[in-house]
Amino acid sequence: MSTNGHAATQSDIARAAGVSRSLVSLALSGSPKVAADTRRRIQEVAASLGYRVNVSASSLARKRSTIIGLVLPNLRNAFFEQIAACLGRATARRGLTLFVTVGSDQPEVLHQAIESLLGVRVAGIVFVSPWLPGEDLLAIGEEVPVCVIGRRSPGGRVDSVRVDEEAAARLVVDHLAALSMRTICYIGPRMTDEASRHNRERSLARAAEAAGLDFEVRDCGEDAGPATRAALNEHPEALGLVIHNDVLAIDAVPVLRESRRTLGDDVALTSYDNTYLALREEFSLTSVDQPEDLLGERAVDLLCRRAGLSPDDAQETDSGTGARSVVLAPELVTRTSSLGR
Amino acid sequence: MSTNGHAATQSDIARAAGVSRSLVSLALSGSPKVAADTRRRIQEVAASLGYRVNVSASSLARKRSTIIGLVLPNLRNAFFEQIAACLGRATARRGLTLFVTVGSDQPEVLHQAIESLLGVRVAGIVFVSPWLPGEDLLAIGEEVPVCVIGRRSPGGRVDSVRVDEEAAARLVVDHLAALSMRTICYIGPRMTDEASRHNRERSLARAAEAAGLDFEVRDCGEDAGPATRAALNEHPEALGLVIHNDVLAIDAVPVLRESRRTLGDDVALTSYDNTYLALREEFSLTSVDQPEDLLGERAVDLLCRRAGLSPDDAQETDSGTGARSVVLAPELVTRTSSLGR
DNA sequence: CTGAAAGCGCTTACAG
DNA sequence: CTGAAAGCGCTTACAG
Repeated sequence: MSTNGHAATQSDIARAAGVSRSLVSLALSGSPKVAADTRRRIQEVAASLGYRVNVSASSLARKRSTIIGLVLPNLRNAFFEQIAACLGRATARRGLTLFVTVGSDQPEVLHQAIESLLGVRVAGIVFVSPWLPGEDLLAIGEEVPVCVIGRRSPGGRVDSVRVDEEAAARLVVDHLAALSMRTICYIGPRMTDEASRHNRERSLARAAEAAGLDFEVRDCGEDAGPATRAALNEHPEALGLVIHNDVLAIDAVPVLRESRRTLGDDVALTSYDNTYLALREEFSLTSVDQPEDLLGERAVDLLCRRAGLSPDDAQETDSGTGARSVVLAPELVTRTSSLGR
Repeated sequence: MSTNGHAATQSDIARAAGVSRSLVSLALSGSPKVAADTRRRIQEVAASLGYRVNVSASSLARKRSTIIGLVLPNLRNAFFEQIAACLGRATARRGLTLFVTVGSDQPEVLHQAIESLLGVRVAGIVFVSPWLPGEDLLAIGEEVPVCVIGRRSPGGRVDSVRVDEEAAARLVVDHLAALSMRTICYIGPRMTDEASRHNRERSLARAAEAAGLDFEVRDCGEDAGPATRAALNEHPEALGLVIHNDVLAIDAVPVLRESRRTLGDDVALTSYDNTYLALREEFSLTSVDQPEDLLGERAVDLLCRRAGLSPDDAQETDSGTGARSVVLAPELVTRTSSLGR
């Protein structure tokens, strides 16, 4: 493709097409001020030269980036993959590019990743279930549009999109109550994901109380097996297990199996996220579904408005506005783990 | 932080410090041509202004990017997370930034992601186990330094870093042979990951032959359970199961359990990748470990040489050179799944 | 409809 | 050790 030394530039195109550089720029960016056939000729030359716009130069000149940063806490949860995919689609649809940096439990690594994002002057950052302290989010929100998914807004300029945790808890608890469970036992991760964990725990506690069920909590580490075993031992019957997410819940399945208790009768298992793990024949988990598509769509929406990247009819930028929150309704998908076979 | 409207620039610093813009640039980039206290003063002013270099502008001016793109096939395998983390460290160590784009099974999405990377003029791209046709990789390799991990180089300028698949197969087969298994059954994914699958299959076949064992192959979809069940039914004893990776192998564990055959005696299970799943108490899989740290380190190494980003003593760029390959030794970590309890 | 010119933020020879 | 100047690739008023 490249005729000479390196990647073709607009100057190369201009020279080859015998027009000015500015005309090339206008034609390529689809400005209506360029004659149709002029544009076509320029586009052909560009294509023949293997031209590809230099995004850095472009955003430098137009003082507006088209890159959105996504910060995931880790890759150990299929939910994150789905969210990433949905965000990828939502951004692509708007001509934006999504770059993901994989967070870490180590604060230094995370901050380094965020620095990188700020360094390239991204148009905005979306954080999925960040364990960052609220103040950190607030501070970042002062520098660049920020939206958190799956967590409450800490205020400031930080927008939030999440599922209604209270509603989810009611769905779960009511389902288990309808199955005649007497006790709800929530098993959540000890260290990671503090914020979401506490939130979930509180909501479940409230829902259990409202439904007149006993409620207890157990911690687990990377493996939810031991905690599950302990819960089963202590509650000989009618136990409704609620595990923080699918990834952890699959540890409980073999334990349940070996306990030889009657699934759907004296014990039922539910979890959150409804990822591909929940679908697997061997697991078949009842799980709270989060509408990733919508979550992603709304997150990008909020970001764009704040960044002034909205559809052109947008009268003004929202950049000055305070935090906005979008709360979506969850859905419970019931499967073998709570219904027996 | 920001005094006026927006993010501080070097001009702001120059003005505030009463020096020229070029001096600011030199001081900030740590040039030795700047007096120590001048530099310090400038750095202080920069810090007080909350200055952060504009990476786009910087790489535009120096005609050299510090961003490395990583293309993962998906996020459904913990191995990918580990590789991403290792690459993140390897790049950070060199002052480079890693941006990952999550591939997809849909070619359009993948190509779009690659376009984005090329659009920001990344210094190089590393692909992990890409399912892309060799020609596509070759073509991308003509535009930018490329390194593939976990796959043979297609030639051209595409470098490769991978584990010795033949050696891995021998480790697995010899281990199973030592346990007196008579048949090796390899279960691999049907659609995805073609290249790596065929490679693995062939290597195992050869190793089995060398060891004088029977060898057979079974396909599976997203769930390796059914294929495992079929294999168990057809081979009443001394069956050595080799599953393509940990993610799939965990499906086999419950099947094995329900088959009630004697683990480590008449059936043994091994897999690849040795991720956190293999460690889980409930699974405890014997698995082939890939040295992610080394893989990542070497990949970044190759990329930097090709991009002319090597340590300053580097005499020349390797950009013109043909494909290089680094082949690393795998290791087999034995656990319950092949040893019984 | 088209071109000349200035500028985005930063870097890098080149003179002092 | 420091500054003036040109340029990276692109965009955008501003004149024609």
